[in-house]
Amino acid sequence: MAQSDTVDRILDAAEELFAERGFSETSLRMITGKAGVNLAAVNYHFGSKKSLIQAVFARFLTPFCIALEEAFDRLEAEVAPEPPDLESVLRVLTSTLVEMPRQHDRSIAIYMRLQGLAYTQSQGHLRRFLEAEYSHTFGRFMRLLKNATPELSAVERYWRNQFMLGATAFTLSSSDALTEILWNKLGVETPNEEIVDHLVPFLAAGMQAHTVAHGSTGNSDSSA
Amino acid sequence: MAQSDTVDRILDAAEELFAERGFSETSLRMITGKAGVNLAAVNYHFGSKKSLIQAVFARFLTPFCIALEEAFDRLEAEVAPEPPDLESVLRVLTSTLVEMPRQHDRSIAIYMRLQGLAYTQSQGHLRRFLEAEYSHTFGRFMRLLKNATPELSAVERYWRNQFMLGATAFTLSSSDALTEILWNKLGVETPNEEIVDHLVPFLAAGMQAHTVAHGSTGNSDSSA
DNA sequence: TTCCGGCTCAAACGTATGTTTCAAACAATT
DNA sequence: AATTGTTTGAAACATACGTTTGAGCCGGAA
Repeated sequence: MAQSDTVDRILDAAEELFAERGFSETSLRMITGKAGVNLAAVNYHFGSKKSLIQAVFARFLTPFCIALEEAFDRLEAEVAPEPPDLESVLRVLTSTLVEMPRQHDRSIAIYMRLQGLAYTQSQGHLRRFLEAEYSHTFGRFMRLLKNATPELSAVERYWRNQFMLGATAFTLSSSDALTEILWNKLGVETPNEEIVDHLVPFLAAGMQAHTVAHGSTGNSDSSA
Repeated sequence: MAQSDTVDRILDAAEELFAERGFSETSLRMITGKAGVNLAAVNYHFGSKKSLIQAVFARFLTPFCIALEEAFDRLEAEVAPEPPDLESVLRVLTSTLVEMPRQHDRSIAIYMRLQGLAYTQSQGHLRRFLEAEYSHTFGRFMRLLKNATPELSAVERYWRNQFMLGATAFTLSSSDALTEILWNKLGVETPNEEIVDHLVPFLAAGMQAHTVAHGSTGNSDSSA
């Protein structure tokens, strides 16, 4: 129990509980109980529950963003003066996501669910923290995406970006429950690495779908 | 103020607050305060907060499912003995989704956000309630989807359906904000009907993307 | 040894929550 | 007008939460 074993125990427990229950539904007593530390330790080491939430995100998001930027560097250097194509960008993102938690012995599901919660649960302080800390990497990803889909109009790309973001955030944020449902229905277990293998082709195909002319307000008639 | 104006006032307030804050973060005092009714009215009319949550969902999900089933009836009758194609099924679903809340002159964003919360927020009782009450309509949609994508394995179809659901719920749940951002950026106004026109081709292309071979775990045969 | 700063612990604090209570007000029937 | 069943009202209840407190523990420096 040297320096601060307690800090890591708290972060480990909080990470897991937040991921499977959400923030408001996870009490400090659950966290300290699971971590085997005293209740007051959280406020002593982190100051408040809000700061704990931010610390949980910082612990996995900071190394992840560093790794992602390095992977983007390598990808851009590889394809020379040409900008990387869409599937490469998406695959770099997801494979970095898969390789990241190899340093710890934690499931990637936890981090993906946390990332989903960051979008879903309206924790104002968290959004502000992530915006201030990690907007650079996110902005770079968006720029790569733009260069990879030059044929799209700005409007079309804007909406399809939202569709991608939605499919990803929504699915990954409840991957545990969805995997369990699939198990009950079909008896098939789907590790999270495999979910992203399903996801990337879906996203790429959607992004590259043939555009539809948008003249007036309503579409007169279609195949229906 | 006849029968139970109070019940509707509570449902209106709860619907709005749940959609913008989530379930745990919305207290009964907020709801009754916004509704202008007494605190005890919730437990008197609904029994508990859990039942209130279920009632909020039932009020918009029941008429929606009725409208959707009727729309499916018309579509299936139209295309005769052939099963409806994918784009038609998706268009019927999304257009019913867009049309429905117009009658109650409420924004679709509220209902989409609620639908997303039902999946995200870990409210076990809600999932059980929705499963018991609306599995029929959901199952019919899944069957139409299956007939429209016979080339997909059951597992692949399950995940791609989740991706569709995510893209739809995520985008439409913040459609007002997203439309405003696009207006500020590019000076383009996008009504909800037109968002759907962008969405359907994206979803259809994603659903029909070429599948990737998956190793040992999954069963590779089509229908299960 | 003695002292001291970092850390842990049990207990309490103040607040907010969902729920219950019971008397008063109301509407409708007799 | 009296009576009945239903709905509202203000207040209290029990519980759970995040946070604070102050006494005690422990290891290293003097």
